Amino acid sequence: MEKIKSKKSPSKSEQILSGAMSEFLNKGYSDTSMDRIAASVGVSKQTLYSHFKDKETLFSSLVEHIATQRFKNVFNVRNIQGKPKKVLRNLANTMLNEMMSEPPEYQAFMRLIISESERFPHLTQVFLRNLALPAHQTLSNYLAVHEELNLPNTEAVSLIFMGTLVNFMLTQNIMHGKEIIPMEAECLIDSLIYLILCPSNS
Amino acid sequence: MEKIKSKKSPSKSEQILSGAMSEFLNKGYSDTSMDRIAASVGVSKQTLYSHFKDKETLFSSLVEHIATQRFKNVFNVRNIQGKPKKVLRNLANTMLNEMMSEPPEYQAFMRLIISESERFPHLTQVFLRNLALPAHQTLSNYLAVHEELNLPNTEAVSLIFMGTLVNFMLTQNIMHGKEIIPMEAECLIDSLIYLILCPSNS
DNA sequence: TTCAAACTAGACTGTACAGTATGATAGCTT
DNA sequence: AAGCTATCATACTGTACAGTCTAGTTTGAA
Repeated sequence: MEKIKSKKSPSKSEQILSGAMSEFLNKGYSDTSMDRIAASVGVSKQTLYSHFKDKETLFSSLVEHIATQRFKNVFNVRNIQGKPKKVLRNLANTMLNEMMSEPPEYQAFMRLIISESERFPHLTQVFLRNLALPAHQTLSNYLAVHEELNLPNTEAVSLIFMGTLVNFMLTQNIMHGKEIIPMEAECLIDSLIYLILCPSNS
Repeated sequence: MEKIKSKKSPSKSEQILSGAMSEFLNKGYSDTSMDRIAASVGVSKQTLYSHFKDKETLFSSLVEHIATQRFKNVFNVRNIQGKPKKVLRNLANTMLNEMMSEPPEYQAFMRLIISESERFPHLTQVFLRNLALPAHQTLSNYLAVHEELNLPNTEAVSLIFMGTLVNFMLTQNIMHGKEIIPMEAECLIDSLIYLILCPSNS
C-alpha cells in the first residue's frame, strides 16, 4: 500500500509516537499501559516492542519528539521588529496563545514533564534546551540590543517576563485557579510591559 | 502508653499521614502502594483502611493536611515593615528560602499537586487557596497601601513578583535547569525589585 | 475481670500490567 | 516461486497492587 524502504517503516514509528502521545499526555507515565497504546495506535503489541525496546524508551523518544518537532515553533518569534512596546506585547500574546491554546496539549506536556522530572531528569533538560532556552535567548538578546531600555540585567528581565507568563498559565489553567486568583491576561501583560519599559521613560 | 480518648487515636491518623507523606512525595500517587505506606508507617494494612476509606481518601486528606498544616507558614511574611526596597527583598528571599530549602519537600509537594491536577482538580484549589492566595493578598495589599510606588495594578505586579520566583524554583530545581539557564537568585531579585520600584523614582 | 474497640499478621481475590513467546499472514525483493 | 521481514492476533508468565477477610492480640474503661 505504501512505499516502504527501511527495515521498519518510519511511518509506523511516527504512528506509534503519535498514538502514544495522547495516551501519555492524558494519563501520565505510570497509568498508561502498553496494551492501551497498541490498541490506540491500531497496532499489535509486538510491533510496539519491535520499534521501541520498552516502555521507558518509548516514553523518552516520545518526549524528545514532542519537544523537538511538535512544539518546535511554539516560541518561535517572528515579529521581533518595531517599537519595544509593540514587540513585547506581541511576544507575550503569542506565547500565551500557544501555551493556552485548545486542545491544551502544551499544558498537558508541561504537566507530564514536571510529573516525571524525577524519574526522567534528562527529559526536563530536553524540554528546557529546546523550548525554554531558545525563547529566553531571543528575548534577552532583543532586550540587550535595545540599550535605550536601560535595563541592568537583560537575562534576568527575560526570565521575569517568561516566568510571569508560564506561572500565569500554570496557575490559571493547569491548577484551575481562574476563580481563586482571577486575573485577565491583558492586565498582566500591561503591567509587565509597564514595569519593563518604565526606566527608559524617565 | 498514651492517653487516648477518641475511637481511633488521632495520633495514629497523624502517624499515617506523616508516613504517607514521604511515600507520596517521593513516588507520586500511582506508584505509591498502600502496602508500602503501611510498612513505612509501621502499621497494619487494616489500620490504614480503618482510618481512611481508600487510597484516594488518604491522598486527599494528606494533601489537605500538608497545605493547611505543614506549609501553613511558608509564605507567612512578618517583616512587612520598612522601606519597600527592604521589604520586597526580604519577602523574595524568604519565599525562595522556603521553597528551595532542603530537603526539598516543598518542591516535591508542588510537583505532586501539578502531577495530579487532573485526577484531583480540587486539590490544586486547596493548594492555591491556602498557600498562593494568602501570599498574593498580603503582597498586593502591601503594594496598594504604598501609593508612592505608583503602580497601576498592584494585583498584577504581585503576580509578576510571585510568578517570577515560583518559575525560578520550577526551572532551576524541579526541572534541573541550573546549567541550562544559569541565573543567580540575587540577580533575579535585584532586577525584579528594580523594575517594581523604578516608576516611583522618576 | 470482662467487654469492646483498636490493632496486628497474614492470607486471599480479582485485576492489571510489562514483557515474552508462538504461529500465522502479507508484501517485497530476488 | 522462494525467502525475508514487518506485521498481526493471541496466549502466557510473573509480578504488583487495591481492597477484603479471618483470626488473634492488646488496651483501656466499666
